[in-house]
Amino acid sequence: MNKSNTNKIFIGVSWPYASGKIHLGHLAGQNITCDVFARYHRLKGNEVLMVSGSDSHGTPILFKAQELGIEPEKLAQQSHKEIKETFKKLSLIYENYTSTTTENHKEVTQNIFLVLKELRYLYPKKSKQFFDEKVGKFLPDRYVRGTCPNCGEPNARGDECPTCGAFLKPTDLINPYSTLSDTKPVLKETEHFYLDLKKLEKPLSEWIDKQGIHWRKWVREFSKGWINEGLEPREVTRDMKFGIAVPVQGWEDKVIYVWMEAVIGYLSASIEWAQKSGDSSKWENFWKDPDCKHYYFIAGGNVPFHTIIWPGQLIAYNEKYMNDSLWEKYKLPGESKKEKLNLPYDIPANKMLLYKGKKMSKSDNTGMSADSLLEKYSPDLIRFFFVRNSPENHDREFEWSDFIDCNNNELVANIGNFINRTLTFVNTKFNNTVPKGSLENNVQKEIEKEFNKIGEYIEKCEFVKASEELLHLGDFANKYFNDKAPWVSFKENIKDCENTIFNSIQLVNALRILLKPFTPNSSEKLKVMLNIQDEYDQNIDLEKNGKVSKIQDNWKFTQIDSGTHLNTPEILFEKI
RNA sequence: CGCGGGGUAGAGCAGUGGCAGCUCGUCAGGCUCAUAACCUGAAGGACGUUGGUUCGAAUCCAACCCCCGCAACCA
Repeated sequence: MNKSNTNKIFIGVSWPYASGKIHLGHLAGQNITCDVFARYHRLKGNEVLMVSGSDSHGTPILFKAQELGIEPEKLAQQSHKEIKETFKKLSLIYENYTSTTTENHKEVTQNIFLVLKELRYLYPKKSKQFFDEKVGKFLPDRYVRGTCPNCGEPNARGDECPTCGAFLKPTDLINPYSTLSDTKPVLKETEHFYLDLKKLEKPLSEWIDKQGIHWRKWVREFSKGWINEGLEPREVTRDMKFGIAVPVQGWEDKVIYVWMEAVIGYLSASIEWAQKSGDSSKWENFWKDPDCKHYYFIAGGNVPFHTIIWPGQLIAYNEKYMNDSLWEKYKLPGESKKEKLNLPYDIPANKMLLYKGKKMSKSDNTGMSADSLLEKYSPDLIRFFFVRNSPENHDREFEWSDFIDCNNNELVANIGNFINRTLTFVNTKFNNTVPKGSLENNVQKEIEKEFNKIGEYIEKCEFVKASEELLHLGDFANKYFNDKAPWVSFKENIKDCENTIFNSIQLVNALRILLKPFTPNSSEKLKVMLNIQDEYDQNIDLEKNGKVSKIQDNWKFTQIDSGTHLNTPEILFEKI
């Protein structure tokens, strides 16, 4: 393939919190569609860098670890390992899946912190915050409760009243108490760094106006709404030791707040990937080439971090490249080009997956972990289901009947059945050898149409529609088979029958290729059944060797020759 | 309170001015190569409510009702 046709795609996937297992919300939110997107682009012959990792710092891990009586580092490490295993079982391939505990991440985070500080986007300010004397900790807003001054609700949270919806500060509460010890917290003075979002308001607003055109409507409107309400400076440090230390003298006892730190992981994981690959500057190909599009796969709740805070950090940091002394003083690992970092291109965020009308959370319903689903069902079914039912624009209820219907009516009855009836026919009537024939015009047209449509939908991050098109091709194929009635022509007009089966085989092969991003394991099985040799696939390469050795466009239809001897057909999708 | 999103067939959703659509389910008939599948057809809708603009509104405007998010670390 001609190099000039190759596009670069950077994919950042929301970092799962290392305090427990992956649950269905993660799958519905971002972890399946990102892989479909990445696999498609690799297949298409584009250079892909998809990174993510476990968000291994923060108060909830600390508290959960205390509860379990283990060190927070240990809990994070354990969770990280579990998460990685779950992702592997789901056939998710990342160019780099790491964690926020690496030295590299610390270095990059502190580098960004210091540059933003020098550029005066970060400044220190003193304030009084609630402190739980019994536990010996400053309290995050939501760990302080008390009576709402607005409506009198006795258990209002320090950030928001659940009854009247008023936004609160912990100090607004009447009779505040700490949820950690049920004691009355005291106000204590502390000093923190703040990110001056106010200064970033204008450039962010302009950026969203320009860039947000192709975002999902709700993502764009939500982000604009945030900005229109006015951005306030935000605290970026915390009074604790678990995390990345603030790299400033006298601040050794404080760490950088995870919301600022975790998003930096997208950059640090790319840098780590470059180092692992043996060319420590390679990340710049993705971060400094203005033609490289950056996609962030996240779930609803994280939108502001990815449309405001992370781009804000990048806009601010990019001033480094216009300042010679900062450029000399604060180089990122492997950094060689004095060029700006890319901002997000698209943020295809998903809404929430609800279970019994409620948001899924890590604390309840362990039965809804991804692992529990994987024990019973194939990764391909799980992948297909969460693409078909991706909550792209609305919250969505998880229903078991939908899950079963998706398998039995769509994968099995539509696509699986067509493949099975065709392969069985070849096996029983033609000694498992592809008969003579030529590709019919309408079949070819339909196949090409679907390659285009599905490709376009995936590129636009419209995964529900893309998967719907797969079913359309399945419908077409089943109808074709039925209309041609090869079981009749087998007795009356063998030439006709051969041609029909030849064309059906081509449809099976088209489906196999089109299914690759969605159900890669089934496509592999089909590849064996169809006895296809020497087909190059970046995805497989990456999965087996961790590296891509060759780039070529494989998102296209290829014909299977007459006379090809097939392997014994097997059921591809099992009914449940 | 405010901001944002949403309210379209039994379910899930598409549809931004021109006879109301898709996937699944339901019912009837057909077919039989196939995982009792597949094909054809049908039923099923005051497009949240009320008013307005227009030759014409699910679509534009106004008011209202209901559901879901919303300052963190929760996908």
